[in-house]
Amino acid sequence: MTGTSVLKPTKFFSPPADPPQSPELSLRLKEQECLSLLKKCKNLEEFKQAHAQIVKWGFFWNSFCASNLVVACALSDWGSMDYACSIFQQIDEPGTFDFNTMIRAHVKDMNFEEALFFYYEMLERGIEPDNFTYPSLFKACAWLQAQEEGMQIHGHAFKLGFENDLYVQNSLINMYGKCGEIKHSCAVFEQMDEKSVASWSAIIAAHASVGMWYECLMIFGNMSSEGCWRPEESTLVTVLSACAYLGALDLGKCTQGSLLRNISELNVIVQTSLIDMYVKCGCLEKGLSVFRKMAKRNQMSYTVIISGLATHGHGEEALRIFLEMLEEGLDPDDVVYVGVLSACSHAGLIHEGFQFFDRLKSEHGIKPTVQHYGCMVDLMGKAGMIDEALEFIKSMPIKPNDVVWRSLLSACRVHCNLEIAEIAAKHLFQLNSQNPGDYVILSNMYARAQRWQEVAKIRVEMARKGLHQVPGYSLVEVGRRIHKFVSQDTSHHQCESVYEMIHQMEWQLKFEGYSPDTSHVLLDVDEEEKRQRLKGHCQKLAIAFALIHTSQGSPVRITRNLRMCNDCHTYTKLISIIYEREITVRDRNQFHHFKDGTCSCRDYW
DNA sequence: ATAGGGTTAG
Repeated sequence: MTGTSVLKPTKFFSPPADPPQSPELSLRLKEQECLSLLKKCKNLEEFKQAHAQIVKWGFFWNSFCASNLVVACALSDWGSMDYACSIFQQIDEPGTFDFNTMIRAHVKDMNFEEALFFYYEMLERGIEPDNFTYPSLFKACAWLQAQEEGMQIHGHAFKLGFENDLYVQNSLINMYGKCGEIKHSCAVFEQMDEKSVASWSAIIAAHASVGMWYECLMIFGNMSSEGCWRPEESTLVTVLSACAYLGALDLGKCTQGSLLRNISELNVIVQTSLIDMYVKCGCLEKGLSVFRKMAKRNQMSYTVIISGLATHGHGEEALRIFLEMLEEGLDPDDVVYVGVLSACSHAGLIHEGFQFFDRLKSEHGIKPTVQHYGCMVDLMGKAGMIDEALEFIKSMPIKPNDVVWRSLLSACRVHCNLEIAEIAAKHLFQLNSQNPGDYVILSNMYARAQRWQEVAKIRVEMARKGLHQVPGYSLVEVGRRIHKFVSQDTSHHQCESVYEMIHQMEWQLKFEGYSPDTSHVLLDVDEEEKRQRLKGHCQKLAIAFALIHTSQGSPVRITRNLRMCNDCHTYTKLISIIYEREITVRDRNQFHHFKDGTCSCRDYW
């Protein structure tokens, strides 16, 4: 046992000033001494001294010691890449390990091109990469979004037989995910014999980064059932954002439970994503209560709650919280201001909107982005100030994008201004944004004006460009499952009972004086056909399904991809009285809380 | 003998 004590320095141990030349110390021990000297370094100065000492000992020419000099200098917190490079260049015959170190260090330094350069240098010199070489390279390709290069290097790794290395596979999943090639990520993932937590995290994050939220939740479910580890914080955060996008409240709540069980203290990121999940799932109160309990908040926490309040139509409260943020001494950034302006826009606070638009420039030195201009156009557009909005766009110092023109176009739709709608649409089509919705709005406006020729022209144009109208759908969560309904749905396995329920609801609604508002059914068909069409709107089907499958009095929450039509709005208000239910509908832009026959949007939308 | 993967929020 005493023989090893030299390896483990005690507090009495200090390296001798001169190398112990005594023959009883083996080469190994001298190397170990160099290593322990390097490990003690806490800054570049100490390292330089150690370097000099090792050179003095004549050990620089030992490849193990030279390699470790590079490792210490390149990979430590205090390291200097330049200095490490200069040492590397002095190495007589750098080997695989040395190149791996340089590659890894450059990736750590976010110098991805350089990392790849070292790889090619390595190949040129005929030095064989090993399985340790590749994960860093794929990380570099991931950051650079260099998909083709990544695929090529993937080919190399494959040829060398590292295809089945767990670390190589995990970094490949990530690389393809970051490049948006989700199919390749899946292919790697599915071929794996053995998966680690990192593999699952990588595949979930990959789906999240391309917005495949539903798949995120599916994979997370598989992970829980296949694996026996505790879910990690970062994975749960990704899952929470998937829940937020899908409006999957029950699963979101389960995720919160999992967090509370497994993680002792929730940090700002977790809390912020919790708030976002609650707010986007329609539970503003719960989001607020998490927000109120936070010990520490940052710009992002404020942004989620402010834009959350905005989409729920609580503009004044959003502005109050923004003032709290200023009082707390947090510097508002451009994204918070997007929330603030959208709060003004949703609540119809025209005057305040202009004030804050001014303040963000003058008081906080923020250069308004196209998003801020978009909010202002929205603000004016919603209030019916269509001409002013157009003038505002014309006066913009930056080029208006499709979002700006699109908000003008939808304002024109609401306020029936075909003349300016044509201008907005012209710009949208010029921008070539490929959004079928733009064509649909304009064509619907022509239809309202009975200008069927123009309607047909637009439809032809859409077909020519290969654009298809996005089908509207509504999601509703029942029993922790998300059910999807499209308009006139016949695919849901319980659609028969749903249509029966619709029929029953219709009867009750008639007693309340409901008559279908067919004015927005923009098909050239007869009244009866129009009424039938309205009946089958996806939101109504989803509500019917929820009424069947949830208990009396429990709230109904619906998430939809498009905005709702006037008829669905009126219909849902009445249903909230008749069936005594609170119904929350999240559309593209905002929330509608239906309760006792009124809607939180006060019909301002 | 030294080393590698996933990392989350507006």
